[in-house]
Amino acid sequence: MSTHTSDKHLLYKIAKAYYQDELTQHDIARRFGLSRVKVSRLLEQARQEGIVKITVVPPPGTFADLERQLEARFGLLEAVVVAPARYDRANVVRELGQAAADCLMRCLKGREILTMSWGTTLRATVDALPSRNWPHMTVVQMAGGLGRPEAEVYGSDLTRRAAQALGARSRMIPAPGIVASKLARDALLADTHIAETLAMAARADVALVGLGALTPDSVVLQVSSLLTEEQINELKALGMVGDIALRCYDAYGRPIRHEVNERIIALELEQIKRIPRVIGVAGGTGKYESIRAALRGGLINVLVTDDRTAARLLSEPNSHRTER
Amino acid sequence: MSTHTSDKHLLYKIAKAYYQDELTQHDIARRFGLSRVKVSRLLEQARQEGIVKITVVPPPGTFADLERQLEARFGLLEAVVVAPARYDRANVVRELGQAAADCLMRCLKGREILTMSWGTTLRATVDALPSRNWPHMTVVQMAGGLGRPEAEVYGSDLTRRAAQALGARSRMIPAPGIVASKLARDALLADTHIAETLAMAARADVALVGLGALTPDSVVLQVSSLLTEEQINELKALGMVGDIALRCYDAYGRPIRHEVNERIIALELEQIKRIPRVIGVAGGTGKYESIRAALRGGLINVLVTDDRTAARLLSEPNSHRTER
DNA sequence: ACCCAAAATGAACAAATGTTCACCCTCGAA
DNA sequence: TTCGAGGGTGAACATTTGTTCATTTTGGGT
Repeated sequence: MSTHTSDKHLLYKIAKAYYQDELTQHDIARRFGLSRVKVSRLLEQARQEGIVKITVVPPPGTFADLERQLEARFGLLEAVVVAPARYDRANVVRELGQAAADCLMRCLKGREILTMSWGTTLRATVDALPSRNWPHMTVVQMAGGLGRPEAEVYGSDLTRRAAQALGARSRMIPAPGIVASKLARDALLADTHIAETLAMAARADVALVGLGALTPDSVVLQVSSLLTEEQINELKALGMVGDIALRCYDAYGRPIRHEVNERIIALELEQIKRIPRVIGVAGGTGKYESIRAALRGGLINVLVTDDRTAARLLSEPNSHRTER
Repeated sequence: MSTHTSDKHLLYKIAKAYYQDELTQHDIARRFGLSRVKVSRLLEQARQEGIVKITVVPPPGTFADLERQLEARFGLLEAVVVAPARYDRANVVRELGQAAADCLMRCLKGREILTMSWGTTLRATVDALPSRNWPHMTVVQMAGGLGRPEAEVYGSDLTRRAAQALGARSRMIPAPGIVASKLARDALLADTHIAETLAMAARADVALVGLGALTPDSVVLQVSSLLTEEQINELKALGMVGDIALRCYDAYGRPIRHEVNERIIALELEQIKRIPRVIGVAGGTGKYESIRAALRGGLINVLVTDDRTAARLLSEPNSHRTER
């Protein structure tokens, strides 16, 4: 087993020829009178024995390693961590939006179906979208809106603007996200256009979602006209820590069974999970529990967040392995 | 053209995934939502930009870089440089022999034709050969011998012993290397066995040769019984600096045209040149000119020598590029 | 000498990687 | 707006690399 000097010597010569001179293994074999397979094995050995060292230099001012740890820990396709200049909500949201837009654009080619929910973070994302001309792309709304006043943030508007920026077709849900009764919901779902839109969202290639949390400014909590104080407390009692597109989940990212679900017009969590790429964008104070839950439950497979939240997620001693 | 930070960031992530996590480019593409081709190109870029650094660590106590320079400068398939413990002729020769044997064994598989000349250095090489059992190999003598007295070094003996060590068949030339007249030479060449042996040597896969020089102990010079003082002076006047298998060459490795060639029984330089792998072994004081010439003329394509001679060969400002 | 277990080998196959080329953006000028 | 140059893109192809497995070789024990 102990390797003689002259062995190392040969390993060195071959490694040098391969990695520096960029000869092919075939050429090296010919020159040194070895078989190509043997050269392959010797190179393998050279790497093993540390004769060949490959270093990847981390670019400064970046959180690539944090990202890698998140990816590994939560089984993500990708994690993107940004370092906001300041940690006030407005700035964090803006920077998250920029990063999410970059990340999204990188994986779009111009022919896929993108479905998205809405919220302040996604608004920032849409604001950061560059302009494209992708007539073969479709942007589909994932959840009903929340009425007039906040239409710019909580309705079809984001979907429309995203589609416009990308030069894509759009598909909106002309209905509220939460209605008064199951009956009303069923009536709306009977509408061909709405049903088809949801069906299309369900087979999207990419989803872009914000992760709601139980902060005072939470969307879900604010819809007091349709959700009573009592119902909100029931949801909390059932372990709710956050929502994606109005669908509430518990600390393990499991859907919460509650009557309110029957009054919601949006993709279900299970449907979202089935989308190949679900980009979750969330960060700043108060989002931690919700993000952790979404990661645990495998509700998203790409996460865009800030460095503090990222560090906090990794400080957890041992989180459940995701199921994705 | 100027590379933005976030570009480098992506390069880093991908390089890390490829070189550290050993994911395939295909997997990386899938994860990051890129095409495989793009990943390939990004990795290329990462190497270019120095984000990926590949170092090959030189094993200590070795002359790998000297070897590489020799290879590059003289267009060799391989150079082997040894550092003799002491520089007395006996020791240099012993160490050269060891190295040559290693180098030879490395490129033999057991089914080829090996042709060899003779001399003190080759004797050391044969002494260092390990024992094998290669019935499909043939060892062929390349040049006639030099008579009784020094038979052990200057005749068929080396070929026989090499074949024996390797368990190979052997093919000897039962004739002197230099005869008295062209007539005598022609008569010997008419012998079927001798002719066939030379023909076989000519199509050998590997040749093992010593490089003769004009040192006082030179073989060629010592054959005074057949070479007159005058003839030797003629050869020198024609520029002779050394010989391979009794075939003399000038400072550029070109064969010397002289009557003595017609009285020699050995492969010609042109024939030797055509052998795919010609391992030249020589080193120590006095061999420099001869080695340089053989290299210049492309007479050999593998060189085994000592570190001092190697350094001297490289100190030459600008030698002719070899023709091989 | 002979035999055997363990390691090494390379041919054939499978996978991964690199390259080419036709096409499609994007952007800037008319 | 149209046009065209220049750069980027990925499908298809070519090359390179890795792996498996039947066979050979080696080294050590009789």
